[in-house]
Amino acid sequence: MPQPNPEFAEAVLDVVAGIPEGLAMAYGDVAAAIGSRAPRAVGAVMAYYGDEVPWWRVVRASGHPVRDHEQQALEYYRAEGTPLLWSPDRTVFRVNLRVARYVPLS
DNA sequence: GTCGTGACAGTAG
DNA sequence: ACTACTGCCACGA
Repeated sequence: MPQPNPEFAEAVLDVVAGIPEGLAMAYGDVAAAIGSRAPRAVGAVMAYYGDEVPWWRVVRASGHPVRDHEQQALEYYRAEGTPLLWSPDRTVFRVNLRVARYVPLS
């Protein structure tokens, strides 16, 4: 993984660090919060620095948690009481962004 | 400058 | 619910 531009990365990490317990933002939300339209670049930052911030509070626009980290994310969600939506057979879940979406104040 | 890649997003079928 | 396709933009090569 390439090291992202530190300035862009710091802006991303600041936003993510400000997401309260039990809430979440989409990658696109984080990008918009720093005046960018590059959700994929946000993902690149998270892939590199994700272990330094509450990465499980950043999900896809659909509410699906981070790829390949669903189990670990689920434990955080249960601990924080994050509202989840489950498939009828209870095999897959996503964060209920309609309720849990965090909008940082300008 | 071009090109490929990506913890993405939106639309269409 | 799914796949496919397009748009997007930051980065490194």
